[in-house]
Amino acid sequence: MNNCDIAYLLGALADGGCYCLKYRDGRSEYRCVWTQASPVWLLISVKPRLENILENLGSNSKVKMLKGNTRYEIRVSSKLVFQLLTQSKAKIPKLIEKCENEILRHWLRGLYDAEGDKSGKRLRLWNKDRTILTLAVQALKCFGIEAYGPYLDDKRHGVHVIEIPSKHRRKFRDEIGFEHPKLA
DNA sequence: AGCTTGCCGGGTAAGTTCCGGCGCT
DNA sequence: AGCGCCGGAACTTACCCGGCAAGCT
Ligand SMILES: [Mn+2]
Repeated sequence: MNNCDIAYLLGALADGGCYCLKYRDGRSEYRCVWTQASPVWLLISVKPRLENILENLGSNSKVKMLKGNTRYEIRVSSKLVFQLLTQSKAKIPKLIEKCENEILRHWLRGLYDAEGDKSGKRLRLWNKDRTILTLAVQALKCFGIEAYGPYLDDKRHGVHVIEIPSKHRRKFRDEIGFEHPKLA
């Protein structure tokens, strides 16, 4: 099983989510979604990894690319994938605690590709969920990469941010790297 | 005087959950 | 009757973007 692909998809899932949907007559759906304004990143970084995981699971579920009103969406409907991703996500704090860097670098890259500053000038990472940012800071520390925060950046919506100081940008690029077309 | 980084407003690129369908047991 | 894949899309806001200026060297 390709843990690196799972780790990247979990990080990238910050731009989407896994949903256990309940419908009428007891019907249900286990849907995992990644979204992006440009389809390129979804096709290059998300789709192949997702297909790889489906193959490993022996699943016949379809990977669907959908053009929405405000963004593209790549989607899979599979209880197996849903369970794999949600269970794997729960294990991330343990991986950080043990500094499993070969896996963590993929999680961090996926996370940054999703939620990171892509101006090329600064390295920042936003999220409402302070705990995920705290985890990111801890994970970065495993690589010797310093990060400021998290602190409250958008007081209107309660969005927090961390920032990798300029002295550590090079190290982030070398150790973690980028796949998003705006940065890669 | 150039670089760094906390702060903050703009608005769109995200996220989330509906709908109707079909298929399997 | 009860559940799980499929295709679509409406709906709200959480991100990203980017400028400003105080602080440092
Ligand atoms: Mn994003």
